[in-house]
Amino acid sequence: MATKTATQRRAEQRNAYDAYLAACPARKLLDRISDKWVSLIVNALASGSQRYSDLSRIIAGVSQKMLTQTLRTLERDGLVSRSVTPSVPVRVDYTLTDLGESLLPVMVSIKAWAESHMEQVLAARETYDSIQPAATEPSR
Amino acid sequence: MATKTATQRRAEQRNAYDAYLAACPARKLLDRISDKWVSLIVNALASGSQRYSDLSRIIAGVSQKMLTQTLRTLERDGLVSRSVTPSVPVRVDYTLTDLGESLLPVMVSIKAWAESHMEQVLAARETYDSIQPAATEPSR
DNA sequence: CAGTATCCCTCATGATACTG
DNA sequence: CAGTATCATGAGGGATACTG
Repeated sequence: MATKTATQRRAEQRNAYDAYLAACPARKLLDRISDKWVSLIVNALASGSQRYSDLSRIIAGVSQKMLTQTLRTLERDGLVSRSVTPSVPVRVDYTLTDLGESLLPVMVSIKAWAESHMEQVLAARETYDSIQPAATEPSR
Repeated sequence: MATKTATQRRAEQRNAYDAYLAACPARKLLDRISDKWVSLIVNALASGSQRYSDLSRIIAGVSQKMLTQTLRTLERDGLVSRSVTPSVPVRVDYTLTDLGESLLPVMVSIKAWAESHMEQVLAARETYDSIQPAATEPSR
């Protein structure tokens, strides 16, 4: 038992790989924009700044927690800016920064692929499911 | 008690919005490619087909379960093809389909943004953290 | 209005063990 | 070699309640 167990070795590999991934810029970005709320918020702000309450109305399904939390990380990353107007009831506006706006073309390219190829994906999925009915999804 | 509670109304909004999102191609795509293993596998296959065991070696940290599961969904979506060679020990190769390859430019555009802007994001993050030290992360 | 703080619970992932 | 099946866990997200 002097040698490491397979489990230990795998754990080490995992850690090493995780470290590698943590250093990869593309992965970091993907981790961000893949967030459900991030993409929705960026989209909502694409046409101009919005107030907190407007955002929560536009993005109908979001909880206060997630909206605030997501806006915070976006602000922290310099993608949106937050401006407070200390009127009687406070007013807070969120706007895309230049950095945030530079992200829009990327979103567009994703959207473009989706709109031109997603049908093929759906078709492939149906074919696959019709051939192997019980494989992935029983019957539903 | 005739009127719906705020909770109920929010739940309805959530459902309606979820349904709306479920129909959005761009979101579906994002849900796919944002998957940690999806992007890694697509990348590993970008340069050519690979065997199952090769993939598990290249993508060092992946568990058998996730590798298999991810490959299945990719196959189901028509993004990779799976070919079995019934030799003595079975041999299975995975390759990007044309559809899968068409995804590469999108990945590239994501990677490009990441490589040219991620530094700014990191810088913004540090600034933010130095101004509000105890806000998001205590001290670490 | 624009949050913060708390509890709670689900679901995705990983470890483990077994197979054609 | 290339999987499948089962179980355990923990972290993300929602509901709820409170505040400047």
